Amino acid sequence: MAASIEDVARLAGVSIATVSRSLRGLPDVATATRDKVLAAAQQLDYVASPFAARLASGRSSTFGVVVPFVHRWFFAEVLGAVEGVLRGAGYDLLLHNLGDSEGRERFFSVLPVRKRVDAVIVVSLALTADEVEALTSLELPVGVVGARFPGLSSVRIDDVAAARQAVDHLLSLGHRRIALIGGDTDDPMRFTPPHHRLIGYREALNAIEVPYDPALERLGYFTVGGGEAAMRELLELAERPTAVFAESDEMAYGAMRAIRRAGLRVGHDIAVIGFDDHSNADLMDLSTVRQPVAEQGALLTHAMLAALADDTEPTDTVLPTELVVRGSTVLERSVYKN
Amino acid sequence: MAASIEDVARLAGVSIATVSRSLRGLPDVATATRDKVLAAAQQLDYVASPFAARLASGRSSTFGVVVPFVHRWFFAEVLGAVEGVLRGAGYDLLLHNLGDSEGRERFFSVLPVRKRVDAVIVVSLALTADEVEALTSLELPVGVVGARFPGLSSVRIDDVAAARQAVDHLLSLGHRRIALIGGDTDDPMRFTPPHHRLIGYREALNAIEVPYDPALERLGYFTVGGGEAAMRELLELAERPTAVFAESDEMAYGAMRAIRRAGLRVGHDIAVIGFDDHSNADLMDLSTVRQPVAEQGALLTHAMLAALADDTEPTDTVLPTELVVRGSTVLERSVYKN
DNA sequence: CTGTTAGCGCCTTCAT
DNA sequence: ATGAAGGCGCTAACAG
Repeated sequence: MAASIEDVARLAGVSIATVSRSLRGLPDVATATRDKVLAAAQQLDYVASPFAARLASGRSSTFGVVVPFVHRWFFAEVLGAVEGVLRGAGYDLLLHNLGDSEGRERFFSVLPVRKRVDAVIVVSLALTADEVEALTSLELPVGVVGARFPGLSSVRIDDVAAARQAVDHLLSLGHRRIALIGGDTDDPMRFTPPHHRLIGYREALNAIEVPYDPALERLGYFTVGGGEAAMRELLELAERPTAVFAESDEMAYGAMRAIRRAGLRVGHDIAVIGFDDHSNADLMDLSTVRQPVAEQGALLTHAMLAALADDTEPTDTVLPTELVVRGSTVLERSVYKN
Repeated sequence: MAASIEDVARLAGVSIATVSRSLRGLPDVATATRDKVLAAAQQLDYVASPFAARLASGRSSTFGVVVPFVHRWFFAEVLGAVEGVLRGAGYDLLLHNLGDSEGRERFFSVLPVRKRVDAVIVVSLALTADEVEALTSLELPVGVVGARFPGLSSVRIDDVAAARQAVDHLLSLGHRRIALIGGDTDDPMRFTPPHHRLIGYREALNAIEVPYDPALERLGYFTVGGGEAAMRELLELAERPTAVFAESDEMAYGAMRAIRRAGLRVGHDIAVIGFDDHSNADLMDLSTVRQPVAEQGALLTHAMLAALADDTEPTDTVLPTELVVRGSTVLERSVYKN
């Protein structure tokens, strides 16, 4: 059997209370005593039972982290950053991957994090009022990456402004017939970004009085295949768009393929800009709006740890995005158009 | 405060032992009694404290899952599958993302899963003898995805055979000067695949007595950039390769870009085949050897759950791979070569 | 079929 | 600065 706190106490010749205090670095322990205890613990290869500690203290030193799909780039990237910060702070990470809307419902009705975490981090879900309420009922610090909700901490970007950055770029290149390939704003998994990026797109057009054409707004469902299908439809329009803004790089990849398969050249015949600066965007020579992904996760995690320590109010942080121009929105376009 | 088992017992008019039995679905409880208890529990919105249960029972209903980098496609994909199976079985998942070799060392020396999990799943690390020993010292079922070690359960593919599938395909198209872009077999994170895929590559050449040329074996470090750099070097050789086998699709993407940037055509001037059937391989029109990724994770998790239930011997399962031919290894190559 | 009673291993007052 | 002792909330014999 593994050593228990009593074994350590016996070997060090002190009480278990002193062992507990020494090992946790609490004050009011004589240095000599602490050293004796540390030596004994090391000799016995002692590790405290987290369950006993948690039961006795009421603290779990664990975060619950909820993601819609671990295997998608954005969520995996955020998760990695969150994990790193938690590990550094001595916290465990309990992963909850929703997977689909059924998994989502189960999570919010069962709330499997109950009685087992000190805080919860939710990544990029547009929570319903009921869901926010469910999370609030936990009476724990709750943080969100990628969206803001009353009463919850958050770190995010300004999706509306970022979408405008993208569309403004296309406008500045002279494009006026600009299509949108977006996410479903009625998606059962309800991400916030589609909604805001659509608004940004329309605002940008509106700002210089380019009338917006519903026929140019298509759904790409945040997948490569979806982006490709949407682009195919756009290419069949009587009056084809000269540029496309895709709400994610992955959809943009699909759009680029559709363009190439139609015998047209990306950037020359049709400009394409994406969103994210996904790890392959550079490879694909895709212009995009970069959002700091890992940073959002790390920053929120730090904020949550601070909240746990100081019992402070929820915070909301908005991080900047950055236009990244690559070959898919080349300037020489006019050369080929004329 | 949240309700405890005593509150439920009081409301149902039974002892806490009966509540425990009823809620866990143990036998020897009268149906009427069980119903009373369930009703009381529901009314109080009762959830058992996992820490108390774990302390008392000695079981944690938790798996530790170790991945080198969550944010990389393969690991994220496996993780998602593992999570799904565990969730379905009522298990929690404690995530450990190593990140770098420092994180790796820390994990294996500290073993932060001690006293908190029932089993450990390690994804695709070539463990050293010391590391296997450290895991074994936990005296828990340990499983590995993507490699095999004595005493540990595993689900994996045959990397040697899969690499041969890829190279045989190139050989069958008439290629004889075939380069390799591989992972570092001395990588501090020590994945097994590079080693085996290199062997498969050499075996395939050997089988038809094509002499293997060390100048054609380059390191791509499993990144797009690494693959591109490796390909650039290969293109500068006096006697250029006519085909390339990359040990991962991501490296193949980089190689394809290098080929295009050199003004050559992928598939026509130089054939490229990757490995994995990464989610973008279809998009890139890249031929590859598909390995079942999520399946490996799910299968191993089921095996581990079974091992926990039956206390059976470690198992080893090898899943098949499949050649997927796309445009990057087109047959019409000869048309252009002649 | 149900209740009683020890623990599980640690944290945390409260004394000293 | 240290020790004694009572929980934390549940499980698991053991009785009955």
